[in-house]
Amino acid sequence: MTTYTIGELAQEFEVTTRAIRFYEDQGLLSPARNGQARVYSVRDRVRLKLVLRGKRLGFSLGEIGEMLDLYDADPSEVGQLQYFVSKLDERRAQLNQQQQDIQVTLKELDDIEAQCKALLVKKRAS
Amino acid sequence: MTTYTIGELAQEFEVTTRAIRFYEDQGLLSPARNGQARVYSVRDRVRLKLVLRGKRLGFSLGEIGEMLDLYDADPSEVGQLQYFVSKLDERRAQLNQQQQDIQVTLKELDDIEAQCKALLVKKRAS
DNA sequence: GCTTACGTTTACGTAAACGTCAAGACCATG
DNA sequence: CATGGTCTTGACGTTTACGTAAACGTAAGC
Repeated sequence: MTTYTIGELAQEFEVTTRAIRFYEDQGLLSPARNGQARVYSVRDRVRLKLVLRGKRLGFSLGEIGEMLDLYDADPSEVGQLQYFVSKLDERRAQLNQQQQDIQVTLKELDDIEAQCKALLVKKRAS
Repeated sequence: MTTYTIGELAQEFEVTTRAIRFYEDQGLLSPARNGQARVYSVRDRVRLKLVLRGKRLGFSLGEIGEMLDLYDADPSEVGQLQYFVSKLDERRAQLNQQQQDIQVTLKELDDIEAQCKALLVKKRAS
C-alpha cells in the first residue's frame, strides 16, 4: 500500500502544504491519519491531481468538488442517474466552450507572432 | 461611428455594469466620455470581449491586462520585441497545457457517461 | 414638474484561495 | 539531550473580483 506524506505531495505537485490542507478543509480530500499526521493514499493523490487540473482549467474549488463527486458517485436511482448525466453534459459544454476560446486565442497569438517575425526581419534588413 | 452605452454592453455580454467599471479601474478599458457618461467604441467592445474570454480561460485580470497590452503594443526596439515574443510563447504554452487538460477530462467524462448508460440499460432490464 | 430609467462616484462589504505567523508535537542524528 | 526537520492546529492577513448601498445628475415621457 503506497502512501504519501503531505510534504511529498506538495513537492511532487509544486503546491504548498497549506494549500493541500485547505483543500481538505473544503472537503476535497480526506486523508487517513497516523496519530495526527496525514497519510495520503494513491486515491488521495489522484484526487489532488484532479483538483489541480481543475484549477488549471479555471474552475472554482466548489465546482471541482462537484466534479469529484461525479467521479465517485454511484447513482443508484434512475432519476438521480439522469440528473447526473445532465451534469456531465453541462461540464462537457463548458469544456467545449473553453476549447473554442483556446482555438481562437491561439490563432490570434499566431497572427501576432507572425507580425513580430516580419518586423524582426525588417529590422535586420535596415 | 457605432458606440455603446455601458448598459448595452452589460446586457450583450451578460455582465454587470459594476464589473465593466471595475475593468476600467484596472486599466483594461478606457472608454470616451460624453459629459460624465461613458461612451464605448467598437474597439472598447472588442477589448471587453477579450477580457471575458480571458476570464473564461481562467486568467486573472492582471494577466489579461498584459495580454491586451501585447495585442496593442507596437514594439519598436528589437530587445522589447524579443521579450514580447517570449511572452507570447509563454501564453501559448499555458493554453496548450489547458488543451491537454481538457482532452483528458473530456475523455474521462466519456468513460463515466458510458458507465451511466450501461447502468441505465441494466435498470431497464430489471 | 414629477416619475422612471439609466447613468455617475465613493465607499464599504464579501467570498474565494490561500499566505503567514505562532506555538507546539514527533522523530532522527550527532 | 539539544538541534534540526517535518508535521500539527489555530488564527489572522491578503489579494482578487466584484456586490451593494448611498447619494446624486440627466434625459424621456406623461
